[in-house]
Amino acid sequence: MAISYRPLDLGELMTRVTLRDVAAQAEVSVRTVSNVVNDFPHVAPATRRRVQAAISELGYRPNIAARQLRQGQRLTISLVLPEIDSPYFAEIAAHFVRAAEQRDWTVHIEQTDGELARERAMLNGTHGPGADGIVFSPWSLAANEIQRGPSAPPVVMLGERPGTGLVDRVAVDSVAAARQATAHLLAGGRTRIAAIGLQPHLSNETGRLRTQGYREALAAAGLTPDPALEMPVERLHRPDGARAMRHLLDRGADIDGVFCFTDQLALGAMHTLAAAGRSVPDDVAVIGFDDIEAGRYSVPTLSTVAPDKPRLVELVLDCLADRLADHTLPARERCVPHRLEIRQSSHP
Amino acid sequence: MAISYRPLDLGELMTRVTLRDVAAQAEVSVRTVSNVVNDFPHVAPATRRRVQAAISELGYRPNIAARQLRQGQRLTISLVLPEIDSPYFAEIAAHFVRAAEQRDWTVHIEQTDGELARERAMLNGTHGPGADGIVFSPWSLAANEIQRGPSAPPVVMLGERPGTGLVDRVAVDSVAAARQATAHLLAGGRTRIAAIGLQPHLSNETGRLRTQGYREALAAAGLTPDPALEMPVERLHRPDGARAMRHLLDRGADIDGVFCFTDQLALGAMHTLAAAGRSVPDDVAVIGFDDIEAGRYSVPTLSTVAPDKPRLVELVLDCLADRLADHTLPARERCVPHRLEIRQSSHP
DNA sequence: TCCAGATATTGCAACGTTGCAAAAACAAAT
DNA sequence: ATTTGTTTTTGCAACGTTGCAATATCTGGA
Repeated sequence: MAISYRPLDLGELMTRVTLRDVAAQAEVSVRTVSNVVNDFPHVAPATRRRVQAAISELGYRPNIAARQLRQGQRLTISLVLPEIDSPYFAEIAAHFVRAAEQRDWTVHIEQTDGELARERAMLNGTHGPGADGIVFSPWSLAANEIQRGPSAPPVVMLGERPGTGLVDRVAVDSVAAARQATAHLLAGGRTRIAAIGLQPHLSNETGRLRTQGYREALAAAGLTPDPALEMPVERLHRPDGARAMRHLLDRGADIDGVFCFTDQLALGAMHTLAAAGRSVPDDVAVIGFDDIEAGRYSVPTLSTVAPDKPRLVELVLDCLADRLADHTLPARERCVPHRLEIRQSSHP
Repeated sequence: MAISYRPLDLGELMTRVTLRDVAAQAEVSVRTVSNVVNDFPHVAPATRRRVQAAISELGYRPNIAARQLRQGQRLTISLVLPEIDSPYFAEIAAHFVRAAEQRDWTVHIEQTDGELARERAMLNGTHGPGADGIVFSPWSLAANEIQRGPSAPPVVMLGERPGTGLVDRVAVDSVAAARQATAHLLAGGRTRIAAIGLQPHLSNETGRLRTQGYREALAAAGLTPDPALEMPVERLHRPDGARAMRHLLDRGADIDGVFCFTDQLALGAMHTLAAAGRSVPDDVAVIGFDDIEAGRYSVPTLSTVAPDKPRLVELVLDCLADRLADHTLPARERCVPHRLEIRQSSHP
C-alpha cells in the first residue's frame, strides 16, 4: 500500500533561506553571517545579536552539501543489511558504527528486507544518497548479478558469496564452522542430528555451505546423512525455527540433536521443544550459529558458533580503506575467525 | 585506548580525481564526461568507451557533495541512539529506516553508548556529518542541558523527558503503562511485587516515571510499596536483570511477582529464576516493557507492555516534517499508544 | 592630532557538479 | 550544392558555502 505524504518540497524548504538572505535581513555581508554561524571570534557583540536574530526569524539552516563541498569531502559509507532488527545484524551494525566513528567516517544504514530489486539498486548506488563505499550483506542477489559501472563506489561483501572474485568479501568459514558444530554434537553421543536452516529458494550460499559442513561431519563419523532431517526454512527467524521443529516432531522424527544455522532458529526450535515437553539438552541437544546475546540468557543457555564480530568489522573497514586508497587492488576474500561457544543446550 | 589508523587523506583521496581530470585524459569536455557518468543517451559509442576507460584508469568517483549541491539538497536525518544492538532500539531503528525510505529521506545512525559528552555533541550537530534534523533518544542528558544555537537543526526527542517544553518529544505514557502492568499482576492475585529497573544514577526520567506508576498501582490496591522490593540497576540489559533478581533471592525476599522496566531486564530475571528453580509464572509472575521479539519466543513467553512502534516512528517523522516546514511552531509533546500483551509469564 | 596596533567587516574566488541552450558535426533529402 | 533535421559535443553559469587577503573601523598612546 503506497502512502502519500504531504509533499516536502526541498527546493523550497531547504534551499530557500541562505546566508545571502540572512545577510540582507541583518544588513551585513554574507561573510559576516558565516562568521557568526561558525563562531568566529572577531564579531562585534551587537552584530552577532543582529545576525542571530535574522537567523532565527528566517529559520536559516546551513546547507550541508555546500559546506562539505567547500571544506572537502567527509567519507560516507553505506551499510546495506537485509534487516537491522535481526539481532545478528543489529550487533554487527553496532560494532560497525562504533568502528567507523573511530575512523571519523559517516555511516548511513539501508535496509533491503532481502528484496532482490532493492539489493540490486543499492549495489550500484543508484538509489540512496550516494556513498564513497558500500558494505553489503546480500540475501537474494546471485553471485553472477554482481556487475558494476566504472564509477560505482567500491563494495565489500559481508557473508558467504563464494567464487565471485569480482568484489572484496569478508566472511566466516561456514563449512568448517558447521562441521565443527555438528562434530561437537556427535562427540556428545548424539547420532540422529537434524539440520535446520537451508533456504533452497534463495541464491544465498550460506545455507548450502552449512549443510555441506553438516554432512561432512556426519560422513566423517561414519553416518549417512538423512535428507528427512534437513529442514528448509523460509526465513532465519525464531518462528521459522519453531515451525521447522514442529514439523519434525509432528512427523515423529526420532532426533537427539539439532544444528540450527542461526541462533534465532535455534531459539525458536527450543521454544517448540519446551512446549512439546522435550528436555534440552537431555532429550535433544541444540547448537546454533552467530552468538547473539539472547543465547547467553535463554533457558537453557544456547551453544553456538561464535564469529569474532569486532574483528569482522575491522577487516571490512580495512578492506574498504585499502581499496579507497588504491582502486587497482585485486578483489580479496578474507576469513573471520570463529570459535565454538558451548553452553547448556548441548552439554554432553 | 586510542587506535591510530593509516591516515586516509581525503583531500588527496576523494578530491583528486574530478570530471576535469577525466575529461583531460579522454580528450573530451567536462560536460561529456558528466553525460557518460549519468548515462545520458546521446553519446557516441566510441566516445563513451574512451571516457569509461579514462574513468577506470584514474579511478574517478563522483563527488557526492557537489552533486547534491547542484541538484538540490536531499533531506538527511540523524537517528541518535544509545545503542543499536539493544533489541528495542534495533526494532525502532528498523521501523525508522523503513519509514524514512518511504519519504525518500536519508538516515544516518549514530551511537552514543549513553555517554554524556557524546550526547551533548550530537545534540548541537557539532559532531557528525551534519543533518537537517535529529531524532534523539537521550540517556544521560539532563533536561536543563537542552540549549541550542540558532542555526542548530531541529530535534525530536524520543522517550521520557518531561517538562522541557523546548523541543518536540514523542513518548509512551510511562506512568500509566507501569500502573497497568502492575495492576495486571495484582489482578492475578500477586501481592509481593518487586520492581526492577530504576536507574538512580541517570538523569533519565524513564525509571522514575515507571516507579511512580508501579507505586500508584500498589497504593490503589491498598498495598504499601516496599522500598526493599525496588531494585536499582546499572544498565537495562539481561545481565542487570539477572543480577537484580539474584540479589532479591539471595536476600530471601518473599516475592510472587516482578515488574521489569524493560523486556531485557525481564528475560535476565527469568533466567535467574529458572536457575534458582522458581517456576514462572506459578511461583513468580513476570511482566516486562517494550515488546521485543525475544519475549515472544522465550520459555515461558513474556508478558509485556507493547508500545505501538510503527506509530511512534510515524509520529516522530511527522513532527520533524512539520517543524522543517515551519520553524516557528511551538514545541509539542505527543503520546504513543500502548497495550498490555499478556503471555505465559504472568498467566493468572 | 596622528599613528600604530588591534579588532571588525568585506569582496572575490573556488570547491565539483549539472541545467540550459547554443554550437558543431553528421546524415539524409532536395 | 544546399537545405533540413538529427545526433553529438560543448561553454557558461550557478548551487551555498568558506579560505584568503584586503580593507574599514575602532582603541589607546605618543
